[in-house]
Amino acid sequence: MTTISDVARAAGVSVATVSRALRGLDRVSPQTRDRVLRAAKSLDYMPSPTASSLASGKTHVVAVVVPYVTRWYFAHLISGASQVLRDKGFHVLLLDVRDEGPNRATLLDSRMLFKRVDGVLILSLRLQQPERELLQRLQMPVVTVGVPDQDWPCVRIDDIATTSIATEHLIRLGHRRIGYVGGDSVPAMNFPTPADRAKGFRDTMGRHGLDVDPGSFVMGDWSARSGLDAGRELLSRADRPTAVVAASDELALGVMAAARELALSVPRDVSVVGIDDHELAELHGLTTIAQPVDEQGRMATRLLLSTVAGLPTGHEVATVPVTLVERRSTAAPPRP
Amino acid sequence: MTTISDVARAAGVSVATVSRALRGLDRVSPQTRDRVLRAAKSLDYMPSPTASSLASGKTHVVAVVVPYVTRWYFAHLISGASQVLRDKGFHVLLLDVRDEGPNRATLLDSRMLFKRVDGVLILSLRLQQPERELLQRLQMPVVTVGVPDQDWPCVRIDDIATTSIATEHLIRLGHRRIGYVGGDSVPAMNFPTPADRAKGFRDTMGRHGLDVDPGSFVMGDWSARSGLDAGRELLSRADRPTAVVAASDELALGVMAAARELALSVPRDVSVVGIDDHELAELHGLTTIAQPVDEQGRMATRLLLSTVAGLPTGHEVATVPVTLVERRSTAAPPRP
DNA sequence: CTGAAAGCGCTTACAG
DNA sequence: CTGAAAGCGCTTACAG
Repeated sequence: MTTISDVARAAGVSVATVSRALRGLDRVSPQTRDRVLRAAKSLDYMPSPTASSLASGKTHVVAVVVPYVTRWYFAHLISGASQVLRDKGFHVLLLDVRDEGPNRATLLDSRMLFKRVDGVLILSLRLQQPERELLQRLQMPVVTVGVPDQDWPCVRIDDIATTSIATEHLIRLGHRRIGYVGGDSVPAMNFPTPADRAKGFRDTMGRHGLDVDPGSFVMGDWSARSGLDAGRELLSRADRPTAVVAASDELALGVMAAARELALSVPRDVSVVGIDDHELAELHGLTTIAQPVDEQGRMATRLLLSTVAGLPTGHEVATVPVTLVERRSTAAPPRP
Repeated sequence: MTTISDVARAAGVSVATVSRALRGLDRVSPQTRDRVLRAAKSLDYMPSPTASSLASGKTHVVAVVVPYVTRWYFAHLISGASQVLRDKGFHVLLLDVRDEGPNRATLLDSRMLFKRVDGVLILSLRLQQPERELLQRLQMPVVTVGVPDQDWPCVRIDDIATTSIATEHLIRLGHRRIGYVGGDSVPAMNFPTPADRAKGFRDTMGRHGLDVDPGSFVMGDWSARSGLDAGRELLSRADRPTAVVAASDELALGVMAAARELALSVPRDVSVVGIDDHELAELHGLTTIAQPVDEQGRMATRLLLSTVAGLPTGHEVATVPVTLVERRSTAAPPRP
């Protein structure tokens, strides 16, 4: 292994000068720099990242903390984030904390972060108090995605507005009896997304003077499987809704599958609208509210890196716009 | 920041002893160990990973190299790998190299690996010669997944056998005119999977004396979208097949969507079988050949860690079994 | 513009 | 069982 001293010797300068020349710092004469670069190249020199981290305190690594790598939303956030990190010369430390709900144990601990990363990206995760304190104590630059935070900046969509757009779309088509899949009636600890999306639905219905039948408001955990279960329940009722708002595309695909099972035609018998614009939404002609997930990952990462670089930061919330994508799963309600 | 010296001072011993006591090495008296642990705890001491890496040469980090984080197969491999790494006290450095096909630039370079990780997991990726040499030069422990390798161990399924099982299933049901979606007729450089799956299909058809109509053999890039396109082409032919083998569930879902568009009923008019057992396969009643992806990630990681720990390793190939999961998308062919 | 030297915070032979 | 000391390979004031 060739070290910085080998390069210094070969170039006939001190290690300090090699260090400066290689990192492109000023106060090095062009000739010297050239000699150093030449020597480094001919020796195939590669600085030891652990040595420079120890000396400088910087790691050029960012932790990306996520509850489920396999879910569509998280995979795309990771993808966007890793793209800009790579471009900026940072590495991705993936912290897959497998969230187990609000009562999970504290999953982020200091051995994952201390002296290991320069910053932390928290992807739509409920932080526990001890984790919050840990991050503060380590003075770690942090940016969150999805869930606005009291302490750090956040990039997200407006969940209330999003379901509102979906609901308005159905109402505009003439629907009055509309079901909802994906609700959490009470806000989970620190995790407002399900409740916000449900609220967007309820509020919009209310604004139009429409009832929300409690029976047409079904839980789900964002998976297609639970969408299927919810859809079966919802669509086999005597007074079944003429349309359904689902809190995610995967839920919506489940609802559509339930409709097929029950020999109901979409959109003739029932309209379905989702949220996300999942790859499979197009395939199934699912009308949805598209959100730019990769882009949220990229934005959050840029924000984080500017904090890491020392720029001041508050806890501002960047809300990115969503768009209605009309496809074949929504239409006017059937004539009674 | 409290360091090892603070702990040594508080415990009244040398830093060497603290180091040994904290890492659980032998040759430390129980009383001393106890004093050290007590001191460390009361000072809330946390060793600096970069300092110990520099001194020991070990990082306790493993690189997971993947071409696409967002695809089902890769996300699940990552998930399985990160699970066992976490359990064993290792960290995951995610290297998202965004594979651009056989002619991509060299994407793994030494600054990603040198002195940064203890081992590398290569997930179904074509390695280029320079990358291969880099890994050799760094004497990096390596395990690959999906693609057998000349130099390192591999965990994978038998791709030829997998499509063979799918094809046999259809033949057993009475199908004779069977189409295939997902083929690459020539093996892509270093990436035999598509060709192997196609071969499994062709060989099986041949064994049963059945023709493979070139027109019923359609390309696809494993995405649902390309499955839709392939399905449209295949199923709108005059002599359309009575059944289709798709090289992945996402492709198969695309084919099923194409069938719906063409008002063909699955399985009455056409049977469809996929590979993977994707979450959405169940939802759509898709018959498939299930492969345990998380488990392959776990197995590969265990193998890698044993190499990292110094156990000898060759380039053996571990082939994990697949299973036919019969659902509602396959049945006997329609009566002529 | 350049160098000598201290320091980052550990681990690891080597003695005893 | 324990300690003194060298060493891992850089960066960073501090001088000049």
